[in-house]
Amino acid sequence: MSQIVSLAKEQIVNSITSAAKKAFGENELAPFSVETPSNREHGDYAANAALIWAKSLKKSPRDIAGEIVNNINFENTYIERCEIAGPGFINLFLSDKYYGDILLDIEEKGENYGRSDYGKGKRVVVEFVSANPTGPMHIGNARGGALGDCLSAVLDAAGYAVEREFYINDAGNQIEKFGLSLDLRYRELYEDNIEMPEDSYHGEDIIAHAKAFAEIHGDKYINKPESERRAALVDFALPKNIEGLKTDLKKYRIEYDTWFKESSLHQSGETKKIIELLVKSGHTYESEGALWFKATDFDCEDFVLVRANGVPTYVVPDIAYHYNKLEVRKFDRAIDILGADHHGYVPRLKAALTALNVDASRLDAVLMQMVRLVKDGEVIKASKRSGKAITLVTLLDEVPIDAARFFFNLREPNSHFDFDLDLAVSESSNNPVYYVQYAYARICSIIRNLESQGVELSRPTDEELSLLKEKEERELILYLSALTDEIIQSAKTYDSARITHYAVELATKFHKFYAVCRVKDIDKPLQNARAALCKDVATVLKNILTMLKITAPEKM
RNA sequence: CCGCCCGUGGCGCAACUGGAUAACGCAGCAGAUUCCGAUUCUGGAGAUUGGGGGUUCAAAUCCCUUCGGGCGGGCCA
Repeated sequence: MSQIVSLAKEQIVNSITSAAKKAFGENELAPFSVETPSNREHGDYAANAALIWAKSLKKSPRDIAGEIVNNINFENTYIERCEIAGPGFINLFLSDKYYGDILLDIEEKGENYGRSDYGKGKRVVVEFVSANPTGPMHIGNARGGALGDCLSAVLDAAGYAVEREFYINDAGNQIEKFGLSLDLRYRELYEDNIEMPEDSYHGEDIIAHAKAFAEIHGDKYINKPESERRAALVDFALPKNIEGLKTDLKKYRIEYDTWFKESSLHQSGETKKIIELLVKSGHTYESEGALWFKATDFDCEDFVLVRANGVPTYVVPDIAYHYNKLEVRKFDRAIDILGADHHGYVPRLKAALTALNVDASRLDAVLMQMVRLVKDGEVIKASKRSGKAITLVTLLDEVPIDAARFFFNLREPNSHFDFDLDLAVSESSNNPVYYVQYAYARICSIIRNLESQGVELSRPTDEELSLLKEKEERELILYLSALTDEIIQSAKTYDSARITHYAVELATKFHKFYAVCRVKDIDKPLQNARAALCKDVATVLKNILTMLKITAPEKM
């Protein structure tokens, strides 16, 4: 929380608590909350202490509130006065100095305003996108990318040591399938009557890889053993695909600290070790030749670890991977951004980790629902040109990256989302990104205008700041003060949509302020204070846009 | 059959995680302004928060139940 805000709330809590002690003695009283009421008539902050204590003190809330107010002392605090309202709330009104100090605080902290040490430097790894390297990324990956990247930024701002990670599934069944598909496409170039099985990859990219491979090696692999040929094709195509994922994501402004390969878990023997550890834990059994994990010990359905043919199922490397994150690399917490279709698998992972003596609550999964693309009011399922599902790259051809990143962070992950393509490209105030960027550009322009008029803007004094008394001004300042807490809430709930909502709301409050309060051609002291307010709004808007990795244009 | 998630004005959505009269934006109605940046503002209308029970000072929020939608429950990933 911003120091000023937390200081004021602390003062409120202390005043009320000591008043209560005076009135009711040294009883142990339950903690209460200080919140900003939805209706501004109810003061700057409201405390629900009297309501909470009604039961233990055996008095009516309003009587308790009355006695608290009689014994309360506001000396040397930001609190100016208080009143009792409704069922027993204590509404508190803060001094001019409080509002002024908030603005000075923002000016002082600048690009660091909004940051806090809430996370205490705990190490968090956020894994997101993790698309199969066997083909291009789809729309779901676009949402996961924007959500994961922004959530990482939010956690960072809330004081966590964050690392972004991409898990590359470069082993297992889908790689087999990838090899098979490449192989058939390659042979197709030299042989007749090649049929692609139903469950192989049919994409254009596979054909392109096969052709590129043939241009280098010609037909010299045709007569080699199938396994050797497939391996050569995979070794050729997979690094290219991974490189492609990197460049596409970079275009989307996402850069990872770590690209973690599944194959490294097999090479290091960690996958094997996990099976041994699970067997040792006593939570496994054999049935029909397969090795099962007895997840019913952990309130979850049993599942197979190693098939009867000796090949581990996909869960094993996944368990090993999460074990690696939490126990080998010792992250305090691991966060996975997953499609909602994976929800059934999270409890299994947690059950296995518990069996391995890892505190499973250190793993959190953020599940995100499907995205639909909407154009002209209709859902579009495939690209008109190719007829295939729309990829991340084609989406970014259609809409600005700013819009894509903002839009995907507009709804909480766990809700279905229709992405309105028309709105995303539109340059009107209906488009939230545009609206927010416009507010920022407008402030920059106001400041430029003032400067070109020869107005000298200085650090405002307390007297100047106390002139900001209009309802719109007060509301705007109070909203600015809420940023730090908003970021912390967002980090707590893994919901980055709070941040975009905050940005839109701030832009709205700024426009409302600006409609009522002139900044140009007014008295010097008031002008200086209002200009400072404008600048602080710009600072906050910019800090948010930077977190979202969205441009903050000074002119539009 | 079992499990998870979601149901909020016509539409899109919010509600500080249990707080005061359920906020905001489109669309629609009435008006003002057309002046620092493309406008913006004011007023009114529209909601039994899917339905029904319960918990308590207080429920959109928690519990039970029911209806509707999405997704899972493979020796697929």
